[in-house]
Amino acid sequence: MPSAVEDAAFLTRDTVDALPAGGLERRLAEGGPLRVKLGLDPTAPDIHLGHTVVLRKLREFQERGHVVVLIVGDYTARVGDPSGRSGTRPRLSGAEIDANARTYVAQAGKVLDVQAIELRHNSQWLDMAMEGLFRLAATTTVAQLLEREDFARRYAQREPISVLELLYPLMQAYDSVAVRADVELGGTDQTFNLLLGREVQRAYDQPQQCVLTVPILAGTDGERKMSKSLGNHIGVTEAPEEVYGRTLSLPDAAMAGWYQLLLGGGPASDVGPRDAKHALARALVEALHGPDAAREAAAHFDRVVVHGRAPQEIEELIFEGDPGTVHLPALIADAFGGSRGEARRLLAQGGVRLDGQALGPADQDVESERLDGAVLQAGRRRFRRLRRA
RNA sequence: GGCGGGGUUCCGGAGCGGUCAAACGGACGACGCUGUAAACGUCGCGGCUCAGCCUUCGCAGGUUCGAAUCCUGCCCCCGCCA
Repeated sequence: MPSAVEDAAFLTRDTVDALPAGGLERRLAEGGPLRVKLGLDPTAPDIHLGHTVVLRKLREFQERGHVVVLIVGDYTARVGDPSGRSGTRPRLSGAEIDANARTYVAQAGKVLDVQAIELRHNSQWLDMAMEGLFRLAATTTVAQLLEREDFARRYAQREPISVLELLYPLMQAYDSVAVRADVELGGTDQTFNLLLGREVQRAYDQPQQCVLTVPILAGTDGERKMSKSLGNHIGVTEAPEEVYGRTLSLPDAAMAGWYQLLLGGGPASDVGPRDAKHALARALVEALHGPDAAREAAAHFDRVVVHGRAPQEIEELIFEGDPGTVHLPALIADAFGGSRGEARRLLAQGGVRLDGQALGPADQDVESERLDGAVLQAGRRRFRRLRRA
């Protein structure tokens, strides 16, 4: 049985802050499982790699016998956390939130043992009577809330801040009260909200939670934080080839961070950047989809991207079987989506191939004989095998 | 309640009577290059029966040969003062 000191050292590894200093160690020394809280707002249908950083940390607690309390923010999602945002975010409809919430738990299972977690929805307690809100709102002053960096900045810039947004940190804090959290985890952008949880717990005469923050994972652009709205994310349910390829597109400089945060350690030091990145891509696919998928994704990448050949498996497209010619822009639009205009542009730019042979803007109509069984390719990555109806 | 600023193509954001399907940036797509789906470069990026035509600039009317640009009404958003 490891000591509380050792345990605390392990659990705070790779964290940015563990507050208050020594707090976690003291809690661990008391013995008994801790209630470790993480809130996830189902604002998008998918969890991405950025989320998995904190989920991994949560799993470490879980493996050491602590209770993971996963809070699906079905109620807070209706507000939208303004953390780090420059503007008010759009509110979602109840149906969207419910749909997202369902997939979240399944996706969290890629990292956590979801059988063992305590799953809660914060609508259970946040859908409260006005009187309850009064009590909560009375715990905190406007000045305290305006301490938060993004609020302070927006206020100074005379940008709008809705009262609803101001309420968000309070609701998250109240989650901690509702589940009697001993520890709350989050990214560094959550520091304010997490600490406010301590204040609010005190106001409700509860022991104050410890706060652990983990680094923010960079997106595939290597610059900004991974986020769905920035389009630089990799979802945990994305296809293996997609995960593999998009990982390879990560700038070399950001590789070390991904290794550290997603795999818990870097590659052997004698491995070159190319091999290191391939190893990273493979490890990530393996973690999400298993070893077979990882091997296939690597092979697919080598085949399609490196050697520019058609993939092993190609989706079929059935086209009209009339004899004569087929209007190519229409066929392309049909096969890959988009408008005919787009298809024409693709054609004009030399982006369309038939069985590997580039077509040009002159190829508007093609005999259906020639199309049957051929592989139609748009750009480097989209393929369809054509079949006559 | 008063004063002021706004609503433009996926996002941000120019335009302010014709030369506007509408600058620029981002996102996205193609091509080139490359260890890479990166970076960089070039091109493209409303729709169509595509040398032309059609539908767009909050909504509805109006002025004009001609309106994203001017006028009227309406809707919505934001800040300040009270």
